[in-house]
Amino acid sequence: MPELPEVETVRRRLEPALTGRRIVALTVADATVSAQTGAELRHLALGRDVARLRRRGKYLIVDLEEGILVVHLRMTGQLLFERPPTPRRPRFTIEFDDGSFLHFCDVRRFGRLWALRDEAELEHFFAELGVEPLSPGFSTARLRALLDGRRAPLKAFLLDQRRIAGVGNIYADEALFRAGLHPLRPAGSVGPRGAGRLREALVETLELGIAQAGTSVDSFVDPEGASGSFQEILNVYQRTGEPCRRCGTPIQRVVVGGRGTHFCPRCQPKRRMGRHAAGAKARGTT
DNA sequence: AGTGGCTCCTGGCGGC
DNA sequence: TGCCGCCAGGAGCCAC
Repeated sequence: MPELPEVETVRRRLEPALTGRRIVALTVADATVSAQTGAELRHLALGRDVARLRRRGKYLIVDLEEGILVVHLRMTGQLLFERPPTPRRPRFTIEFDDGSFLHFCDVRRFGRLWALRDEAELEHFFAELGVEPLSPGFSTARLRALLDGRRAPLKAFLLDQRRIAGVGNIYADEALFRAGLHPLRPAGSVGPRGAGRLREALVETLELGIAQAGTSVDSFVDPEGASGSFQEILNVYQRTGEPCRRCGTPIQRVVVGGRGTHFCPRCQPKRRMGRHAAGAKARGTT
């Protein structure tokens, strides 16, 4: 499922291919892909050059010289560039002036496309979206403020795009493992040190995901059809019953907010113990 | 207000 | 061997 690292991978692959190219056709084969009609989308996009590609959370932003296209891949969305023949019937296709194509394929049909007029509309579009975790604004102080008072489990907190933008099920589980925090722990119970560890874990996990070109456990491929490799180094996600890579304890699975959640019960204790208490317990002296 | 639960959608897989 | 039913999950919506 495309999360921040997968969308960033798509952005990086697509940017050099699309920048400077003019949109000469836009075909919508599945009307449910957008609240706007094909005619409305074409009115905004046709004849416009691609200026640059940006990302915000899990959204891909295609800036035209005038107007903005926004794409969300949701569960199974794939943006495929110049891959004839098209593997599956695309939900929409954009043709460029040099004869190249960008196809949006999406088996589960959750993905969405929006056409916006300008930056002001984009700002409004993202009004409810939380902090960008790989931006300088994502400080420990900021995270602490977001965690403060929340009774929701950490896992649910991380999946809430209004707090932090771009974290999905895979990277939430992996970041919590890296931070040594239990997914069911109330978000507001995490202290300053825990918040520091969580911030660092989130940044490291997401950056590692980008370095590995994403996770291909489901259907994720980049615009050239290539898989990512983060799935090869997952610590907990979809490793239920397998030994923890750090301590050997079998990975457990629970459901939090309807989402499969994977963790190591030993590396991610429900209550964080102090160094002294942890040492005493390990020696059997408590 | 904040939080949890339901819904969409379809390929894949478990079970009989 | 074949088929049926259930599951996964991002985010919007609704209810408490």
